[in-house]
Amino acid sequence: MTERKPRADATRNREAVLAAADTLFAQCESPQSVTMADIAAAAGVGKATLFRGFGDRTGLIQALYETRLAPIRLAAEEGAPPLGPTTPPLQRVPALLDALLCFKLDNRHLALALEGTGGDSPYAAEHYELWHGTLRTALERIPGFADSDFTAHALLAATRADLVEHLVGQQRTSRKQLRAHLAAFAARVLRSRATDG
Amino acid sequence: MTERKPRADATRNREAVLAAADTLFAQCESPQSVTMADIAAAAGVGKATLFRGFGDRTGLIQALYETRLAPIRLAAEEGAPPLGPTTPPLQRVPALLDALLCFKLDNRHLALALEGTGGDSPYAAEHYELWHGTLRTALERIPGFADSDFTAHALLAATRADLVEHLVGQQRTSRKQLRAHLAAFAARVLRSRATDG
DNA sequence: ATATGAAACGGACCCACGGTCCGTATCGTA
DNA sequence: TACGATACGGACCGTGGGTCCGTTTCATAT
Repeated sequence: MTERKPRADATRNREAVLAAADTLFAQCESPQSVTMADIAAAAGVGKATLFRGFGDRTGLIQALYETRLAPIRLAAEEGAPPLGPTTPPLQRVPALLDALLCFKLDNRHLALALEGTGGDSPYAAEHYELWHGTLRTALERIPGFADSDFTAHALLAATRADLVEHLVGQQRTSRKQLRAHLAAFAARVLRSRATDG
Repeated sequence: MTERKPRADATRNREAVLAAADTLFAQCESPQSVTMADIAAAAGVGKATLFRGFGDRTGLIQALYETRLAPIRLAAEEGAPPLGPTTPPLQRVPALLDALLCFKLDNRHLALALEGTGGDSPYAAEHYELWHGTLRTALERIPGFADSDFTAHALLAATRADLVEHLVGQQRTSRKQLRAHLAAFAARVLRSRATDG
C-alpha cells in the first residue's frame, strides 16, 4: 500500500476554517478588520493551521471565494442557457455579467476582501482569467466585434467589488437598479456595431 | 495682529516630503514596498513630520496624487478644448478619458498606490467625485442619453490603475494600443443611441 | 537685539498583524 | 499496541503604520 489516506482532522479543520472565515467576513464592517487570528479563534484552531492549509491570507480568501463561486462558474462553463456556452453571445454576455454582479452583491465583503488584498493584484487571480476568457470568447463570437480582449476587461471592471460597495453600501443604490444599470451598459456596448467611421 | 505667518520650515519640509515620495514611488517595484520611514528618510525629515502634515499614509498619497493631477484637472474644468467644458460632449468624453488614462500611464505606481491603499476605497477620494461629476455632466448633455451616472462610473472603471498595470506592466500592451482600445470602447458606448428595445 | 510662547521637529516608542518554529498530540497502518 | 508520519497550536518574531514628548526653531513684540 503506497497510498495514504488524508488525515480526518486536517480536512475537518479546513472546513471549519472556511466556514468561520465566511461568517466573519459576512458580519464584519470592513474586510480589513478581520484578522487571521480572529479566523483561527472562530474556527477553534491554531493560527499555524490557517497558514499550513492556505499559504497566506490571500490564499485563504481566494480558496473561500473560489468555493462560493464554483456553482456559478460551473453553470457558465458547461451549464444550460442563459449562462452556458450554447447561449448566443448577445444574450450570454449580459447573463454572465449579471450573474457575476449578483454574486458580488451577495458576497460583498468577501469580494472586497479578495480585490482589496493590497499587494496582490486581483488580475493575477486564476478566477479572473477564467471570467475574462469566457467573456472574451463570447464577444469574439459576435460577428464583426473588435477589441474583444479589452472590452472583456472593461466590462468586468464595471463589476469591481469596491464600485459595487460604493454604489450599494454608500450611495444606497438598490440591487434592482444596479442590475438594470449594468444590463443597460452592457447592452450599449453590445448594440453598437463595429461599423464605425 | 491676529494673523500669523506659516512657518518657513513647515512649508519647506512639506515640499521635501512630496518630492521624496514622488521619486520613491516612481522608482519602486511595488508601491507596497515604499514605507513611510523610507519617505521620511529620503526627505531628511522625522516620521512624525509626515503624519503631522498629511494625517496618514493615504493622506500623503492623495496629496501627492492631487498635486500631480492638478494641471489636467484644471484643463478639464476651465481649459480650452478638447478637455474644457465648451467642447461638445461627444468629443469631450473620449478626451477626458484619454487624458486620465495617459496620466495613469505616466504615474502608474502612484495611481496604484492610491487605489490600492487597502482599507480606504478609491471612491471615497475627492478627486474621484470630481472626475465622475465632470464625466456625468458631459454625458447628460448628450441628447437622449440615459444612466449617465452609472455610465460615468463604468467608463472610469476601465481606467483603473491595477487594470492599466496588468495590461501594460504584465501583458506588454503598448501605450498606443491601450489608448486606442479605450477610445474604441468609449466610442462604442457613446455611439449607441438610447433608442433601445 | 532679545525675550517669549506658539508651532514644528525627530526619533524612540508602541502595538497590531502577518507569518514562522518547534515541541507535542493525533491519526493511519501493521 | 507500537510506530512513523502528519498535523496541531500558541509562543515567538519582524515589519510597518502611527504616537508621544522633550527639544528646537520660527515669528512676533518690545
